[in-house]
Amino acid sequence: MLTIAPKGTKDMLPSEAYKWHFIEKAFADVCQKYGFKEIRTPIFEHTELFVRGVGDTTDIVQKEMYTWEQAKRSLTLRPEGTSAVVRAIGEHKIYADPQPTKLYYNIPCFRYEKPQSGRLRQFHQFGVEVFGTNNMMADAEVIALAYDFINGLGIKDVELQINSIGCPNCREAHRAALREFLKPNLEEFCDTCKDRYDRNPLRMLDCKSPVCQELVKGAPTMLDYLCDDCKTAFEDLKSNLTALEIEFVVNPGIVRGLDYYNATAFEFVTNSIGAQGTICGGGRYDNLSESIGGPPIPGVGFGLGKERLLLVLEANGIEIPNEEGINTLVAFMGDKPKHAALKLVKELRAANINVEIDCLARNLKGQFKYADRLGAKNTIVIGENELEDGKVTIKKMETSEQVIVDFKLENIIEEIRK
RNA sequence: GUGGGUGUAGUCAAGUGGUUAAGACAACGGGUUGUGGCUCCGUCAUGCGUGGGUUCGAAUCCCAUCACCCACCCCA
Repeated sequence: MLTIAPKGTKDMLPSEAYKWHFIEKAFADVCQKYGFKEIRTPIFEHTELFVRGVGDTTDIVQKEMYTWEQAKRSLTLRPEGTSAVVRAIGEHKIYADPQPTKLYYNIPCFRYEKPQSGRLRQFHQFGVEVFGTNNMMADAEVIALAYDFINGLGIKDVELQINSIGCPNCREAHRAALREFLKPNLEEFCDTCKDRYDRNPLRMLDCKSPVCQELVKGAPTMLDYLCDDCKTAFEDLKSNLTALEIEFVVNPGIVRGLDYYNATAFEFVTNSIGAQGTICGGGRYDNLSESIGGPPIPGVGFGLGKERLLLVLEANGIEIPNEEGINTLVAFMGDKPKHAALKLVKELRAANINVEIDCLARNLKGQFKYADRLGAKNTIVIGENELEDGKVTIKKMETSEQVIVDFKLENIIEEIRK
């Protein structure tokens, strides 16, 4: 038990680490191109931040948070990124900087859920947020950034789906109309949908049960109930995306599960990685800051799951280049050569060359085999003979060609850099 | 929380009640003391997720338990 990591967590081993480095760099690069700066907030926050931000009726708050009491405070490991960022920009009055404020982050999040493919209890996400405007240009930029990032990695089978979930006013009107429509046939729906009827009837629209799908046909969609402002905004967003040549489909079934969202909702979805196909999800949250007691600050952003992204990359057969390996192994025979080898290794490393030495002190054959396994381009041999002659033997591993050069650092460096 | 699947070495596995638990890859050692990728030899589970039980005998049957995977719900 103690020898196994807790359920829903994963060790990131060296054989995977280079992939994470790669996507992290790619994401940071795209963000920089779009003018986003990184923000890092604490891994835990006051519980109340999430209760009021994410919403006290959501599954996340009701049953998925890691919460504990300490010194009469209730603290919670962040289950998502946006609330804390909103808290931070209010706290530090960043809204006084030139607007908009464009931020990105790369964080672990924690939710107590039953793990499955593409879902862990500690998971990792990228996110971006744009604050200080409710202009749909910001929404378009946020979507464009995600689109660029995903496409830039070579992913083909991901679809952008967008929707508008309106403002609190038009959403209420739609809910009422929806319940009105569904009520006559309520008994025929599946059990989950019966639950959804009260909690969130919108969810009934994308139930997977064929029976429900049939019953739901012709139901009033949110888009039919948007108020004039919301309707204009949604049209504005679509025209912006079109201008950016970003392909999208309107999916009225997209409903954000966090209470703070309004207006724009979008997801990047794939069906190549199992049931949890949303690799990126986001939207607008103009009332979040106020609902946590901060100043009014409109915002829009997304979260992008890194584990899911890596699953998609694998499903798409996209190979992530491994990081630069070892250039040279310095092999030695005997005690005096060992010390000479250690010193040479140190000097080569100081010259910024990736060098290894065999700490198992195997025989020469073993050291060559080790060099081979490491993928070293060169093996340098230092034995008693070389020390006496003031030379070293350098073998090019690919061609098996061997040269003997004077035991001088610059000669050696010149040879192994060839 | 509810379902389904799977647990034999670092990895992939054979084995379905009877003597010392195949095999492959990896790892490590070596093939007469200085050269890798090929080849050859050797080492590597008193142990079959864990605990009980049935039996003369259990990796194999029964019960319990744990872990992992997948799906529902929900979300990244």
